[in-house]
Amino acid sequence: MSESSLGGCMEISEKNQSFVYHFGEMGSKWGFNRTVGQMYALLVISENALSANDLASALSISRGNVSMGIKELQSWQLVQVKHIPGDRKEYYSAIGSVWDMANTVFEERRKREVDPTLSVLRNLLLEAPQDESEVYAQQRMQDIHDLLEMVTSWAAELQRLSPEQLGTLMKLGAGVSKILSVKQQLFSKSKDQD
Amino acid sequence: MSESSLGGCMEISEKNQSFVYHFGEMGSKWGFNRTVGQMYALLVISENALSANDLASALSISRGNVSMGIKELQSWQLVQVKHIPGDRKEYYSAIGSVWDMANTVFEERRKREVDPTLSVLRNLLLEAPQDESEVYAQQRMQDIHDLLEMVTSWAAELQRLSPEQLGTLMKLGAGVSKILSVKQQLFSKSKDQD
DNA sequence: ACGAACTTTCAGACATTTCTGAAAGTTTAG
DNA sequence: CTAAACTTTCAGAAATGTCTGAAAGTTCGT
Repeated sequence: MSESSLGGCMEISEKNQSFVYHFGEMGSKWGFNRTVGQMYALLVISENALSANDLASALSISRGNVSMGIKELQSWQLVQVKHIPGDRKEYYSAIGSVWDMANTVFEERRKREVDPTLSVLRNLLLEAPQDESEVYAQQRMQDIHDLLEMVTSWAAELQRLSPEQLGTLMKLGAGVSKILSVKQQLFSKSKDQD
Repeated sequence: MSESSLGGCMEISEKNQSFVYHFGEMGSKWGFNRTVGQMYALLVISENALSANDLASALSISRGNVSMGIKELQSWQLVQVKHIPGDRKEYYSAIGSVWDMANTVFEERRKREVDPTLSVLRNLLLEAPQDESEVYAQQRMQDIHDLLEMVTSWAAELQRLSPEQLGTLMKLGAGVSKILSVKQQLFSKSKDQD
């Protein structure tokens, strides 16, 4: 049994402390609450998996709170459970690389925020406008719908690229517009077919 | 004076109602609260600028609440004030196209969420790690830092493109990886210079 | 089947955010 | 300057969100 799994100690260095706190604040702007953000931050910077008690004592929060937080993080697919042979506790650690995390967070946010919005918009756009003001309103809704669809499919596309390709694309930076014009020249014959 | 500016009436059609409500809920996940989201949604789908009283009566919220909400939307640079000659009231309308809105929201969120995080990370990365566990922690922080910087500069790049170029890029979809490989062939001599 | 070691749940305490409405502030016309 | 027509502010009420800790649930070894 690791000594850190007994309640009340499990300290974090001052530096890691401020990282964890900052991500607590940020996390609360990203769909989960402060303590969930802190738990995740702590898991990310911890090389070894931590038990629920470790988390509770490191962050000075209740055991119950940790349990709810873990559940939330699991629903975001951000943590995994590990079992250590001969130890009955569950140990948690952050899933994957930073790229994987970013992917997961974007994916989840899309599912939770963009998809329902698209669905609402599609329903509203199916019905014919009843009067002048609804014509204008529907145009704006159509704009938003088109934008969201475009961004969604583009994001799906990016997720299909390998991390290396993504890196290349991103490092391209200012080069994007050059590439675009090259593309136009190469494929200009197919310009009206999307 | 428009008839809709007298308190208590200013109704929205059922369809627009559900758009406005949905965006209220969504808005609250995007950094502003429910009523601010509703106010913005209503402004977006309204062809004519609305007075504060119009907003209050359409959404059944207090006049004071509208005042605060408008202030918030202005800090996000999402609404503009219009004056109608011979009318002392202020009228508000949503700024720009849907693309502009999306740009603005991303930009603001970057300023409020990503930039402070980058700054915290940079400070933490300046100091040398004190022990084994801090070495690992700093590596993770470095990963996050690099990712955020890359995404930030890429986003800045995208903002510099014209809406048409953006459209081309997005419609490219599955073609991105092909273009990337073409690019590699064309410019492979400059591969380690970014 | 029992108890030890753990995890989950949830009612209610506590904390934070949002909203209202009355009062104070501002601007303009006369 | 004054009154009318508006806007802003802000104290406290209402609503919402979070956390704790005790109790209930689960799992495993014997």
